[in-house]
Amino acid sequence: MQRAIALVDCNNFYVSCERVFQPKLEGKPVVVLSNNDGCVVSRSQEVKDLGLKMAVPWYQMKDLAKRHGIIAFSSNYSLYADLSNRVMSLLAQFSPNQEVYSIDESFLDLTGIPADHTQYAQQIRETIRRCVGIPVCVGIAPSKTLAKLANHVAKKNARFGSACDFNALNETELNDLLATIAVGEVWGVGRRSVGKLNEMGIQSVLDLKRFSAKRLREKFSVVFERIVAELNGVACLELDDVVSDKQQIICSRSFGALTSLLPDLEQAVIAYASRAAEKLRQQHSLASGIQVYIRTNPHKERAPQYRQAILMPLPEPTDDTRLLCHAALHGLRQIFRAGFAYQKAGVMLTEIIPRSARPRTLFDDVLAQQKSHALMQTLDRINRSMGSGTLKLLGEGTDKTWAMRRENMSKRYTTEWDELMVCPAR
DNA sequence: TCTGGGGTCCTAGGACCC
DNA sequence: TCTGGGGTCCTAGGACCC
Repeated sequence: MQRAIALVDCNNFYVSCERVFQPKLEGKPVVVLSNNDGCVVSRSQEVKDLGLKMAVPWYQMKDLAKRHGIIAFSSNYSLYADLSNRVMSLLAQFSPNQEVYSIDESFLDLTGIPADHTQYAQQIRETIRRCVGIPVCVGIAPSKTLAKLANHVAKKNARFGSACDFNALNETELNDLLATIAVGEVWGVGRRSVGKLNEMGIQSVLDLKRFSAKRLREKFSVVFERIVAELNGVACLELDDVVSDKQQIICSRSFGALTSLLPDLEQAVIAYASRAAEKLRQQHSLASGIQVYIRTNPHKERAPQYRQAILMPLPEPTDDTRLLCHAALHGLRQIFRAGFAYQKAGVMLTEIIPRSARPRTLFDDVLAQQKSHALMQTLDRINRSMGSGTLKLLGEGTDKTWAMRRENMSKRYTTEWDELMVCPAR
């Protein structure tokens, strides 16, 4: 039986989320900015049409934005995550086998579903639109890499009506289509590789599909051998329908303003380590290492630059915020150098194992472990029910002069009681 | 003034072992 | 003058993704 993998991708996801609650933004040029209102990370079609590229620093765009009346939002991750969950659980009803690939994308296995897949895709689109208000495109093909491309075609070619099934095309039709797509659009072919591929005479997706997989493997790596197989309809990438535990957990942020003060960095590192520990406990894991890093602003070329990281091993695997923060602070003080204007700090938890796999030794202080576990559970419970950050280490500080800027954030319409949408009285 | 954050996978090369 | 070979493990760094 022909395999049918669908990729459902939300259009301009963050912008679409904002529009759900402010329909008057429909048809207007809208962008959503990254943390600190730094870069453009989501663009409405109107903005794409103006030629504004992804990931451009916002301050460089202010003139253009003024001229065209572009409306900018700070990122509102609470809202986006909540709408994403709604989209994903609706999609789950369309297939027994779903892989949630990212906040706005999901693979669905449609193999064996006895429906016309093109019509089925339209049904998916209408359901998401009606129930959540988010527009999506669907691509269907025998492999994930091809499904990604089918989705690309669905987005770009109006004649497919936002849903494209490669399985419904014959070989000539498909190849003709692939010949019109630049090789850089292929999933896994990044900017670096495009240059090398072009030198080898590979311009279009069809060129890559027909190229010798063996030679590509020699020139690049096994990754490219797989990509070529996938382009030829041989599925090498399985659908990952179980959400696996993270092998590393990162929490890092740029500061709202540069700082050269150790106490500021200490507060930030405690805040980030606390957040990382919370994520660690959410997946019921323990970490044996915590890496801390700090850096100056690399874009300020004339300013003195410094960046340093240090990995702090922990005496035993833990998920205790206090122990992780303690190790992180210790590391920070080792790498800190006075006299630099720091822009960013981060922590990374590594050597992560499931809590159930904690190695036992003769010298375990079981009572202390139990007390720590109970304390962390209580901490998490309070923060879950009373709002995150209700209970935290004092070391995080209360003034947070370094905290990030978010000057234009919409309300958390679906996750906070006091930010619910209120309909104006008629 | 102002340039994001969080992940995974793969490879090369060094250290070490027998 | 002549100085092995094969294997594993670990880490750093590159490339890529959204």
